[in-house]
Amino acid sequence: MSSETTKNTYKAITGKAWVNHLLSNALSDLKLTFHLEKLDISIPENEFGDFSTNTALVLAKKLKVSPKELAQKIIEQIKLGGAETRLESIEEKTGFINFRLSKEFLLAEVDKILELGDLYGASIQGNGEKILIEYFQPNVAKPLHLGHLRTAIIGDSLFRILSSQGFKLESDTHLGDWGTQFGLLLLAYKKYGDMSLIEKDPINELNKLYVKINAEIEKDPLLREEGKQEFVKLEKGDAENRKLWKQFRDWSWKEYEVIYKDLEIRKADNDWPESFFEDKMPAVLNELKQKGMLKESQGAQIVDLEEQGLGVAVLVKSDGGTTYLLRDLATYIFRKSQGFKKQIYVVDVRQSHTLKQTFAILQQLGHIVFPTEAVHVAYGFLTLPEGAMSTRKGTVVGAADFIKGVQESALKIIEEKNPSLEKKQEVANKVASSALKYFDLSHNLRSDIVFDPKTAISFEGKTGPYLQYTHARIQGIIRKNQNVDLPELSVKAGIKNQNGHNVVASFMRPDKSGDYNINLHELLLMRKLQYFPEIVKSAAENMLPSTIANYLFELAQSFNSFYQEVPVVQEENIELKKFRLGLITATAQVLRNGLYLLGIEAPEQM
RNA sequence: GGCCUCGUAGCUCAAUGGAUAGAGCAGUGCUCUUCUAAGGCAUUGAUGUUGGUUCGAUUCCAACCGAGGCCA
Repeated sequence: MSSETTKNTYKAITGKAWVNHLLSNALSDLKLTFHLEKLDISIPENEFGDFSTNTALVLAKKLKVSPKELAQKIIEQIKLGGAETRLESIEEKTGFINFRLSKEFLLAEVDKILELGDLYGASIQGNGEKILIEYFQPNVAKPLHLGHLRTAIIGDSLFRILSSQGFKLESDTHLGDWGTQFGLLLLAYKKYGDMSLIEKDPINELNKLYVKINAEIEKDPLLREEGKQEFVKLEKGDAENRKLWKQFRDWSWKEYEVIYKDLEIRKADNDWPESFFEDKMPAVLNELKQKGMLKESQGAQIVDLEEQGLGVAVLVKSDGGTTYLLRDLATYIFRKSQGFKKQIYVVDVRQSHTLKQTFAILQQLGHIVFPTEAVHVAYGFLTLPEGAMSTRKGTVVGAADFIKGVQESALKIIEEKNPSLEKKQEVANKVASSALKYFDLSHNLRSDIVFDPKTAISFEGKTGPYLQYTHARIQGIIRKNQNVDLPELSVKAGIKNQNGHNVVASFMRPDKSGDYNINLHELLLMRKLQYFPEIVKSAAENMLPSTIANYLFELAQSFNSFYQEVPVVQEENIELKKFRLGLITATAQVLRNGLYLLGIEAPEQM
């Protein structure tokens, strides 16, 4: 095998896939595969190895043999196969089998990162399958608060992660722009609205009107009927109401634009708001009727899901009003007709029950065949240190104002630490956005989180700005070396010289002791880097952006230790210097790729 | 009342049956004539309670205690 072929083979496969391959072969040679449901290969503490498997422990139980002996047997079999060249060692410890990748493998991986660039970590596994992801569902004429940011941030990241794995994603906002509340708002506007005030601060003023009308209804319940009539007029296409409604929508979009821009959220590919589904609901009711699923109960039209332990799903209330659930059914059916094989709902955990009902009905109707076709990404509820946000207690934190505050403190820090920086405000906004996003995404999304503004906008420790800072530090070193007279220095610095020879390989010739001349910091950094593709894959499979967020933090830590101890600019051995430049360029690349998947931009300087 | 989450260090969180339960913040002590100190190094500190299943449990099961949510 020529060295070029060897390199290409290295490129084709991740460390984990290689370990998996060795292990499966050995198990099948030993005729043990049959006893195992799944092969579990995990990432252990670094001291044990790069990968580890509990296979011997699991099998030993079934075969009633000693785990240690079985582990030894498996290791021998792997060695017999003679294909463990990419490994430095395979060892048994307390029944686990630990794998350590060879330095050649790690070096080739650095090479691969530099060669693939932005594509490192991407895969074509998804095979272009069309997926719809719904996130950031604001309600027209209602101010956005912190809670709204979670769905936007998480949804945006999942969009990027799944796209990177070869799925064809499209997003939908599913804007809340329909329903009786608009009748009430129209009424309030006509009774108390002051256009000169509203034009200055549309959303907050409209919200005040909405609060006011609800208070008035407490005193005079007849007003509610009047409001309903306004909505009926809107539904029937009344020119004035229609115009106002459109105006409310436009004003709201303006506020959303600010959020999209400040947080660098992708704009939705589709805008299929609730109003869009108004005329699609009767067909759903008909379908349910024809299949005998629709029942009358106390004047309401319901689907009985008691058998599945999901209670009763109300579709049309006794007053004739339709429910969100009915609208959600119409929405799913419509989107499916647009060719989406899967629909992902990024909606907070409080809607679990309703969504379970929705999916159950769709399943009975035959619109969902496999449960994986409709997924609820249920993220935890956000509370403040003093408790849940409450309009009544006045503890609601407005999204736009909050973001502005974070941007201001980021700018202040830049003024202090890097006064000569160009485009300070632009960088400050990126830092602010990363602080907010990383805070959200580094938490396991299933758990409720306490949003302590002090922690959430911190720029120190395990934060987005720490990761950006690490990236900016690397860029600083690379810039300094561009000024140094190194004509062959390119993106692939340290990897190939102008003759196309592999400089790393020559530098990495074993020294007299037979070992490769790589120090511990470099080694730890390389070991961390090679995990990235597997990390992204697992984040996509489990739909957990936190997997990537936590990995990037560890990577940044590895780099910062390296940075502290290992000189690059001052290194006199030119080959060594090039190798280190290659290594840190690869590190910056992986940081950038990972941050991109979280929706975070990495500035060159900060 | 029925159903669903969740209880890990002073605080905010990791750990989707594995090895010595990891981090960050806060605290303490070092570290800027040296590639950005938004950094690095060291150090104090935890699985709500009681049982069970398992070679192995923060993770699975049961009961209890406590917090939150959804549905009438």
